[in-house]
Amino acid sequence: MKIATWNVNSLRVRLPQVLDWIAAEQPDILALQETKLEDKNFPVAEIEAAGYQAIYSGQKTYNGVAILSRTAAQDIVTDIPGLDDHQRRIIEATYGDIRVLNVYVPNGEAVGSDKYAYKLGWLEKLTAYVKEQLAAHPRLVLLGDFNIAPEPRDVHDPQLWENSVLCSGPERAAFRQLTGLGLCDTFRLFNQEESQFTWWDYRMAAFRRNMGLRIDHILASQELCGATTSCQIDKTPRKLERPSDHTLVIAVFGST
DNA sequence: ATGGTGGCGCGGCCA
Repeated sequence: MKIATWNVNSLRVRLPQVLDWIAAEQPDILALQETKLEDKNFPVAEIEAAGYQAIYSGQKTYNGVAILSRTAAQDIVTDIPGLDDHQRRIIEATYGDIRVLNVYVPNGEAVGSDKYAYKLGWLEKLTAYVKEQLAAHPRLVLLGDFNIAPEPRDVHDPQLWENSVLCSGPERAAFRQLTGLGLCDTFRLFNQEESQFTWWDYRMAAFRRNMGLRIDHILASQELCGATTSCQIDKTPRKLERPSDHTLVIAVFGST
């Protein structure tokens, strides 16, 4: 089972890149964030012509998540129970015997801002929900744009970013709360290097200078953790003309 | 350098 995540920063703009990528890589599942599309405008025909099915929860201008898949989605959820949130940030479904939860965690803007408080509250609700989901679904993948660089080695300049949004203590503590439920960071099962990033600011030629952060993640439940055969960052789409500011993470899970 | 770039949508917000 090959599962990938990609914050596309507008599916309307990035659709040709998405179609090219799935044709080349043939994933079983591709989780998308920041589709920025209302559901009535989702490019269903193009996705189906490529041999994929789609589920989606979108809104105009901001946010929006989707999952493309080879097989049909079952038991679809688009809201965290008990969280009254009009922002479209989660979509979850079962594919075969794997539960997939795709998240677009709030950015948080700046430490101490209203959006930062919203982010921490949102993560608390997510964590409680993931705990429930893990109990019900031992084979769970939680993936997406977490907007958190878990450790200093996930940041191009840890001192510059220290205590900034995406790197602050409370955000990293929230990430540890999630992994503490029994989820592994699949990328770190295989790669312990510094300077392995998934997002680079559009400004200041950040990609060319590799000034990035690792904020997109694929977390797996203990049962799947042992079945993970690879997890890699695919930087090729970030090199294209008119790229998203994020690139893909791809994990492969074998049978257990 | 308190900027810079990109998406949405056409002014200002968000990342």
